[in-house]
Amino acid sequence: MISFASVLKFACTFRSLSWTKESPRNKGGVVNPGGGHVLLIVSFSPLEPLAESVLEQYGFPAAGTETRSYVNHALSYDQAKRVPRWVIEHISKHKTLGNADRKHCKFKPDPSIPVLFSAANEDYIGSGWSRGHMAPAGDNKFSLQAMAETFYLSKIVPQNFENNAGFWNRLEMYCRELTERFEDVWIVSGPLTLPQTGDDGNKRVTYQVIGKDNVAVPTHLYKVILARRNETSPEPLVLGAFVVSNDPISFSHKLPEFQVNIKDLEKMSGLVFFPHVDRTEAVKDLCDVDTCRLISFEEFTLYITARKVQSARTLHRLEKILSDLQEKGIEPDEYLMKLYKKKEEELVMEKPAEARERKAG
DNA sequence: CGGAACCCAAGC
DNA sequence: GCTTGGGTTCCG
Repeated sequence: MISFASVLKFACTFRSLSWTKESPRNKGGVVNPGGGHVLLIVSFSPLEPLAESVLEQYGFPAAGTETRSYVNHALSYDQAKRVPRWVIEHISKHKTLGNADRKHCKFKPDPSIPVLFSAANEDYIGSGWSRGHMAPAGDNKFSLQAMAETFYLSKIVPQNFENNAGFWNRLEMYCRELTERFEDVWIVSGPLTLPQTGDDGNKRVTYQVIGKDNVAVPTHLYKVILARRNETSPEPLVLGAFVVSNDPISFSHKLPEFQVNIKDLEKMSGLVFFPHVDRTEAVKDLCDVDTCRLISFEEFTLYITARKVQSARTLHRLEKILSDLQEKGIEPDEYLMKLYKKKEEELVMEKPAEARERKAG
């Protein structure tokens, strides 16, 4: 349908009134220093109908969902919920190796997010929810800046403490483990607020909000994993999608319990994942090609105990770490005992130096 | 690895 | 005085 007026003219007459040089109302405003009358004649070509141009004259609402890029991540932000909609990262073996240490990082508002739409640390502290990375710090040991950027609150969601330190943490470990078998791994993570059926049989979306900024607490978290064996391999890409409730999840639960069809997740989230992947071609299921096995309670406990041993500062603390482990009914393996003996020697050696340091300070 | 809470010196 | 940043210590 062609518009009824492909060429339209109108004229307006202004008296000088307040339209002075000192107070132009906007950059398109009429400046009429001489006073008197102003004649405006505006023509529109058929390709630029008046309706469209006028409609957009003062701009369309800005949702702030545009993609934001960082050293090793990109994200789309939800300005109303104060959490990301999605965060994408690419990891490879070398990125997970390095010396970047999270002790040098701090959670802080993303400087690129307008304050009006940003979460603050105070929203989380004392809220009963932890600050959960949608881009793991541990995936970015190759670059302190990349790691520091994962602590921006634009990539953080309110997450159950036990879920964050437990099941979700082990899922992130599994993703890193994938880089041992796949040269390139892309991961999209984000929050969901899913509808739940109430006692009356009706479905509703309800979620808690925390802090003065009303940061939305997700009911669930999702993770989509795309893995490529190597750049030249003829082997099809490998894809897996998972949805995990934002609650404590015990070791008895296995990862495949949380796998979902990618299309179902897309319907839930309103997002299309990896749109450049041709799904008419063979794309394999991650859990068919790989293990989809998270580390066990014993493996997990030995791992975090090893980390604790390496960060011990006193012999007393070192001994307690080991006794706590045995209290859980787990015997240290050879690797852990090797770390233990090494740390023990270090602390015995450093003890005099440490005393001198304290005296000097 | 994933977190929180605490202390203390530096700086305004 | 107060806040801020860095470091330490604690837990799962």
